[in-house]
Amino acid sequence: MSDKKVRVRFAPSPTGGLHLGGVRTVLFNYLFAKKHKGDFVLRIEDTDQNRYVDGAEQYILDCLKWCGITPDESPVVGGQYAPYRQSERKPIYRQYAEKLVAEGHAYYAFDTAEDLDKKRKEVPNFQYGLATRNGLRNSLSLPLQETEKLLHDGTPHVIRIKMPEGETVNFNDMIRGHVSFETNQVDDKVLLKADGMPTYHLAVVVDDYLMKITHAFRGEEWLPSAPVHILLWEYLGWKADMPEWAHLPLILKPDGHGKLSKRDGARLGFPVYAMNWWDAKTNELTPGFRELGFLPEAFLNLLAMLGWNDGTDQEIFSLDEMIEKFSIERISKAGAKFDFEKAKWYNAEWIKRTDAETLKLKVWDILKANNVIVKDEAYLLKVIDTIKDRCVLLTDFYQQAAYFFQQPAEYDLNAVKPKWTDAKTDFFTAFIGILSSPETFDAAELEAKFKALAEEKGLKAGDVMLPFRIMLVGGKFGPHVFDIAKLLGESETIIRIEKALEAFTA
RNA sequence: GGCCCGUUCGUCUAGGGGUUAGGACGUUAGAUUUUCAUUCUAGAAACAGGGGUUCGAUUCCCCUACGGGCUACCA
Repeated sequence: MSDKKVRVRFAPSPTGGLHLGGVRTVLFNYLFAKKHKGDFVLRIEDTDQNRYVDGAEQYILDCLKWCGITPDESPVVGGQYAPYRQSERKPIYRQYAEKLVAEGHAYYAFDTAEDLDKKRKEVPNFQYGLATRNGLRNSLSLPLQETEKLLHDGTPHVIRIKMPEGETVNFNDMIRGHVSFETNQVDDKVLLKADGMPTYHLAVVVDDYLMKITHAFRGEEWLPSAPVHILLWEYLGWKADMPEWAHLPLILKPDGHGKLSKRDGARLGFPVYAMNWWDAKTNELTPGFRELGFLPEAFLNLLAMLGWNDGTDQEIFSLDEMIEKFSIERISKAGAKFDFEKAKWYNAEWIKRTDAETLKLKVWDILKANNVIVKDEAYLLKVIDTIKDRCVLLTDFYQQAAYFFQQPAEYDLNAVKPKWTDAKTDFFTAFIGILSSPETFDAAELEAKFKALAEEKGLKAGDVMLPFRIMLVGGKFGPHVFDIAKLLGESETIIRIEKALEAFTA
């Protein structure tokens, strides 16, 4: 690697929520930058005014924040290469496109979108390029005077790159190694649109150059247009500063074919976006990992493992650990099918490994959202510690924790009522006596007393254990029942037994 | 169709000229937990096919097949 300071960018276009693959691209960019003590730049590629969606940029910012990834330069924090929104850089691009025209590497094209649509329908496999450009309306095919007149009259036009004839574009991809393309196979891409905005092809090259980007990570879907970009770097005279390319493997649908899309999430029942995305136009909510109950640490971890590993059996990595161990050589070439089951496993692991103090606020929010009021923080911490190993998603904390804060709204009566006897009522009445005694017992002692009492009353402990749980919890779930009783406290336990007894014997 | 990229258990992957091809998720069976989950133990499960090269290929090369991407004045 050269001695230049590493600078990478994540360049999303603000057209909606951020997709899994997008976040993974951010992550790999960020890991690489931080690994090499470089800069991570966020650049907004909003050159398509038709696809621009309000709120999408803020969403991207929020998403990075949730993930704990802080850009060194961005539209909001600025930086020495500002502005970082391509729409605000519009005046920059034209001169480069004109320079390319002047030097014979690009040309003006006057064909309308309708003309070309028609052409594509008529001619199978139509491409605007070497074989066809002479028969179309552009500064290559038209007489000079006519081109000048059209330009002078302000006729709408685009600028297209003129792909050279019979050349091979070679380059080295950090992930794929040597890749080459025949220029005859690549069409004359539009560089500057009729509205004066650059297309991605021009903008990415100009901005990467101006922003001194040293390594360019992007999805594999960009590989076919790489020769256009490489030629542009060359034609603009910047070849020596061209970043190294890394085309990341795609994240694929779990079942069928193709890359993962928003639709797959809805179809298969798992999120595809990082966070909830609400589309104001369609009034449609696309669910996100965050709201479903994923920890950002788990989310990043599972994304990283989709296409990267450190060469050992380790699967759980913190962000810092990933920065330390990251290397491009260990990114796989093939696309990875997304597996939601494994994704959940990562989250469960992260919940287990995260201490109650760190989980506190998030659990608090989830309980609050479900109208469970937490008054005692120390108590909440104890509750979290006793239940976190049984939670896969943060949202599971609601079911697992609610009964610690409020009496069961209803009981699983089918599990107790059919087998209820007066002896059981008698047992629990006596057990209330034990709980009421001035002496207090820990969970194990309480269990011993409970069992001894059962025997004394001629009952099997198992016959009263489940009813006891249902009295406290409402259903057949939760941690050890005596731990629950201890956490609830003697008086609350007594209240719940009495209340439940009424329901069971009614 | 054309061009480009890819191919190890169902999935994510490790490995690499000679291995009992390893791990994880999921799955199956069992143990623990007088709930459920956790946890633990064990099991089933893979080198796409065909040619080379080689004493020996899953590993290197070629072809085929299959999968994926691109083929917009979208990114």
